[in-house]
Amino acid sequence: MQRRYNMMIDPSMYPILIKSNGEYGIVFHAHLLKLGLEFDKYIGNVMIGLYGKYGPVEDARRLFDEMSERSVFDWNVMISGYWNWGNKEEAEKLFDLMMEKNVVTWTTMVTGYARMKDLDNARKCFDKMPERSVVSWNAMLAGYAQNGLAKEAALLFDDMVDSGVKPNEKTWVSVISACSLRGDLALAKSLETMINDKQIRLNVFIKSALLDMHAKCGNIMMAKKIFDELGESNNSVSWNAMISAYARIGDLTSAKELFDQMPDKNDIVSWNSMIAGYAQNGQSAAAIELFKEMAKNRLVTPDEVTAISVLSACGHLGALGLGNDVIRYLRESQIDFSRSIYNALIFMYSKCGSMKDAENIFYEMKSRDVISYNTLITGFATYGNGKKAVKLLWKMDQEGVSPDRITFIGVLTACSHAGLSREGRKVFKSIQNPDIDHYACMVDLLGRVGELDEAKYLIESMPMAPHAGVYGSLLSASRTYKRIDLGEFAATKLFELEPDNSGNYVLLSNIYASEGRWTDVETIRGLMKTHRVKKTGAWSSVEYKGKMHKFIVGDRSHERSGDIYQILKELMKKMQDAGYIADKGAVLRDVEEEEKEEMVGVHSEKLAIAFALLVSEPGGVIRVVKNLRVCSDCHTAIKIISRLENREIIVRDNNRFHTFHHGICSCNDFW
DNA sequence: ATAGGGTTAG
Repeated sequence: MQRRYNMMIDPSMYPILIKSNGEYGIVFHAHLLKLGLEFDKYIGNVMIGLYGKYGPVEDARRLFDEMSERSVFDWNVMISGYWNWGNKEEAEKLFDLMMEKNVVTWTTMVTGYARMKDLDNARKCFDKMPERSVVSWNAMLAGYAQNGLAKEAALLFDDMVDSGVKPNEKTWVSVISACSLRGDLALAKSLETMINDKQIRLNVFIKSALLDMHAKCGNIMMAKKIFDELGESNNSVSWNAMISAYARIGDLTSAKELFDQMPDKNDIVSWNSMIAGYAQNGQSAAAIELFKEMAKNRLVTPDEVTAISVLSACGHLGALGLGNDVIRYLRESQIDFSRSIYNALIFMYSKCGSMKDAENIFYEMKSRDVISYNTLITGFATYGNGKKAVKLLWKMDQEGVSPDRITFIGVLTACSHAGLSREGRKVFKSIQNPDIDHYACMVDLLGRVGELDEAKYLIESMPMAPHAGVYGSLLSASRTYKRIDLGEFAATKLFELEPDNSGNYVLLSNIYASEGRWTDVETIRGLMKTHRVKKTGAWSSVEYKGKMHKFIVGDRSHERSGDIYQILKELMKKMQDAGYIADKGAVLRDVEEEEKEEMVGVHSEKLAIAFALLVSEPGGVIRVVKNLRVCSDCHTAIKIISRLENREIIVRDNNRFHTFHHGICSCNDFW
């Protein structure tokens, strides 16, 4: 490569050549030194720019310091170089030292602060500027737009128009993207009218921004129209915008179709859009599959966004093994673990019931934000560790992190699951403006500790209309404490608020059943029939060899089904010898008449556990995820299994973790 | 001939 620079080139061409061959800058630099051209005022500037862009920025600084005289161009390119590497201190130092600043200097500072998400200083700088060019306005506008400050961007745009500066194409791109952030259809329409009236020339940047705006404002047809019109002109950004448009509305089939049609798959954003699309639409397994394909292809390197989506998917699945594989791969890919990634790790470990790991990550972090706290607190809440959740709330205060509404929901839920009534009440009292969800948590807490009348009183004193969650907690508590009166009260409200939620009918029916009121059980069953309420399909899943194995009640579709039922049969025999009597009532109540025989003892939880016993390492922890509540019969059964097999079994249901060990369960729910 | 501003993913 060096040879190609040995030909005679007019020195005036050097800056252009250096720029177009950035990666060969150092070779070039050596060559220029040999020619003694280093101190040419243009070339020197370009070389500083080159090192400022590709690094090491210290080399840029050395050149800058060695210059006999420095023009404003040199100062500007040096400051810009520091901002490229996020070195705010040095950029500010040089800026303060500079004698003759120009509009470019000021604009560089505005952009620099904005890139570091320091919009306050960016704006301060912008306001202090002695003069502003259209580029300065664009820099400030882009800063707001890129940091999600739609309102500020809109206000600034008004100021810009008022001060008589004519917006150019780049201005419009930022204004459109700010509008997309708000997802306001009316605003989008007026903006489009404005652009049409002014007869703005629409380049691919503006068209992509418009595409995204329409998609985010709910007009996917319009977005697709722009995409189709762009045709061959579509670049990876417009492809990605269209893919995420489909992903956003949950149309993953169309998203994947587009993704597969993309000419190049070397843009990490495309992969991230698809992976996040799956992850956010409850298709965690598909998200992980695509991530694996990405890792295999090696066309792109994962980044922070990839990591967050995939770790979140592993968490939702309860796939600890996969999660650890992902972490290993991320480390191999040498991406640095940002705070967001650490937060995602806390989430993943918490959701997998590995609270020790979640805690370790939490304390490993250099600094924690409210998300870190909320994630760990919510983990402890699901796990039923009320004391640790409350301790974290205190720690937040010491660390100067302010709790938000999610924090309090977490701490209250933790107190509720742990039966910490006194602490819970104290926390509830300390909330400045408790919202509806905080009331729901408090009703849940009172219900769990058996203070059902107080719970009802709290509902009646709420300053807002209670939602389904509030009555749902009361209904659950009514089942636990066999309070038919309150159960009926709560269920009546729930049948109005969410007539399609089968869980409410089942709960009320179970309350009647627990008291032997079979006629009422039949009435509820009839109610479900006339209202055409479909029971939510319950499933349990367990991870094995990087895949989730999912079971439904009476499932015989698994390839190891024969073995699973054999294990189950032996297990049931051992359990009966140990004194276990299947709660046929509980089982039969949940299934249709003709399926009764088939179903007894083969709820999804039991199938998942039997499979795990079949394939897992002896003595290892068994982790099961269930999409609904663990049924009372299975709860009893799993306790016995944990004792007989001497295995720790962790079940995450839609409410909380149950850790079964030596025949006892961590949850203190009364069945 | 050299310095500052644009669209997509969490």
